[in-house]
Amino acid sequence: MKQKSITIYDIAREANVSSATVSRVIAGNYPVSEKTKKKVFDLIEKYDYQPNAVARSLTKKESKMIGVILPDITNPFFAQVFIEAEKYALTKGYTLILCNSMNSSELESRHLRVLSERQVEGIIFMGGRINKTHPEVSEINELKYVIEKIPVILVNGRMETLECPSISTNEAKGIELIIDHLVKQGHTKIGLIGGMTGITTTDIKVEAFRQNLEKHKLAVVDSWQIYSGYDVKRGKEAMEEMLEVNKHNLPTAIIGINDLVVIGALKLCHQKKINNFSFVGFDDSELTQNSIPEITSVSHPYNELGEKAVDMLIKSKTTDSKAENLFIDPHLVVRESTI
Amino acid sequence: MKQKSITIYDIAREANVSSATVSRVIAGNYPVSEKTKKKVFDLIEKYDYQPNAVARSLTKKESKMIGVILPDITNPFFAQVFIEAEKYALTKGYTLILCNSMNSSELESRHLRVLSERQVEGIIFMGGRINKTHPEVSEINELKYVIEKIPVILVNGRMETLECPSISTNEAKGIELIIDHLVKQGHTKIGLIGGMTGITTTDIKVEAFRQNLEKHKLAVVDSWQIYSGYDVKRGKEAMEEMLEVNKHNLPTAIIGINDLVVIGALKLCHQKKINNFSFVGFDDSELTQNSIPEITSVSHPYNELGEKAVDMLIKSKTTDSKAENLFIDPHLVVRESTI
DNA sequence: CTGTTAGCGCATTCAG
DNA sequence: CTGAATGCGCTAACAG
Repeated sequence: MKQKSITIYDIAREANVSSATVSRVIAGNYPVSEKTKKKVFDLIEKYDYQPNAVARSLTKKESKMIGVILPDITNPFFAQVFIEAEKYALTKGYTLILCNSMNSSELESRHLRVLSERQVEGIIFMGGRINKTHPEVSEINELKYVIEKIPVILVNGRMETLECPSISTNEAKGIELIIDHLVKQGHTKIGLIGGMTGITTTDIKVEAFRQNLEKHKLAVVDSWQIYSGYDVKRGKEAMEEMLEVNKHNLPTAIIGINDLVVIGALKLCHQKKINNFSFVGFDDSELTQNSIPEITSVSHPYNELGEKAVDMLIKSKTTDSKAENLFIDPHLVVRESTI
Repeated sequence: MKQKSITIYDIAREANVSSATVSRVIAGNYPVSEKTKKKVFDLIEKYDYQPNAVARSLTKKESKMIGVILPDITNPFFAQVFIEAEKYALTKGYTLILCNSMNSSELESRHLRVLSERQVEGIIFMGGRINKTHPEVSEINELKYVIEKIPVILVNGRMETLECPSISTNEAKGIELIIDHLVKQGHTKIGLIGGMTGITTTDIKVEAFRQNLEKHKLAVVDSWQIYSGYDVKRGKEAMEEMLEVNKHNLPTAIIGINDLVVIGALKLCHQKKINNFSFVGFDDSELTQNSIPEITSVSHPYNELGEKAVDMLIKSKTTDSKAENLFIDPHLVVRESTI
């Protein structure tokens, strides 16, 4: 904004038409004679006129912006979803504002407020409070309140008592794919490491883990399921505990709550010169291809997650249907770690 | 925007004051009597009034938004810089729009245009055309044109004949740190793999590589410097070539143009059961800590990169100084791969 | 200290 | 097909 930018009036004056006419030829939604249309377009080109999106937002009461709140864009899962969302949004003329909440509830609140003030037409929410099995009442209420003014869609998360559309990876299905695969490979003793109870994604996976073992009539050994966390260090610790506690009766295959946890387990095994476990991760991040061995992992439907999230937000402007909760099946990518 | 939101007028009416007064108490930049101030604040709270940022942008002619164009937010380098930029921007009341260009010049152009129409107050540009040693003339001109209207700052990139502020990691210094370290470890035969000639970051590193070898009076063996690319696969290929071409005279330490390339080289060595090389990466991404062995790497000054980028943009609104080109020294993080 | 007025740049009635 | 007029929500003079 170093120069005073040229406006619709400037080009209207020079074309000897009214600003309304110029507006019409730009929008192209009302009949305008070919002659004036050409005159206007020529001027637009001559001055490289660019419409002021802010002014347009104000009059039309639609900002064409969508806010995305997520814990940390450094995490490849979120980054992937974001990219897919952006790709689709672009085709619809929408622009995305990215807000990293760094797992801080306060920051989430702040971003919620800022996005609301900026008149975004919708908010894509990932991680944080929507992955707590028991979120604070205030966290729920705040979202409830926001939803009354702005459409929100939760990705891979859910909140009880909150009527809000969501789109999620069917994580239980992911666990099923893993266990079916492992059983097919001949495994009968399967463990699960990582995650934290009280976090929806973990709770869902643990539950599915047990159910699917039973489906195959396999032993459900409590000490083969170890909570710890979500990063490499936690994975290492969980693996350490696994080896320690089950010294005399170890599983042969181990599922990590995510890829990072598997990386950690792998590191520990490397240190201890152990390499007789089969490992499976979750998220199918780049890590799986960069590690040695490459890791079998469950891949999220990134494209659908991002695209539908945007789509549902846009649609919710017109349609005023009930909150829909979509689930999309992931798929398994088999690699060296289970061969 | 499901409800008609309440405006400054609504609260003005109920407080029996003018809209101007309400505006004043909100902005807090003009004296207002305590009594009316309280009355207004109470009403604001009562209705949870939120100022409309779009309207404010229009009148004040400042959007308080900054655009960020980068190739791919999935890349941890860009993600880190973004997070730091956002963190700082938040404290200054700025919001960031993220645009992934996916290494497409067309997308870059499109984003440039969209950001301009949205009246962003500045653009942070990373990767893509600004890392080409010889960018297309049209690519230069387009940026030149944008700069006339909107402040742009390049991060870790540069464009000849383009007077544009920039902030960069001193990559030559990074290479120096690496070589000093390797020499101290007793290495005298050092190689460099990955990257592509014609990309500034690579060219800078290669040049520094040679200079620093000479500084230590070490042999500069052409076949020890192998171009290939920037990902794991390219790293693997480069390492393969290294082993093949230099069968009878291999270096003992190998520098990767980035971490990914080292990962690739490491994988190849693992396959061939070779483990007598020292490796050093560049970027200090998470990968370095997740691999086996953990990789010594050069860490970018992420915090400064992000923060100063935003700062320079904000400042350029007032100050109209010459384009400044800042360089910040990185530091070396020593890990298992060079011990 | 406070109210009135006039835009910011654009889109949309409402009349021709 | 086109122009004049109005308003989106807010801020910034300009008067009191």
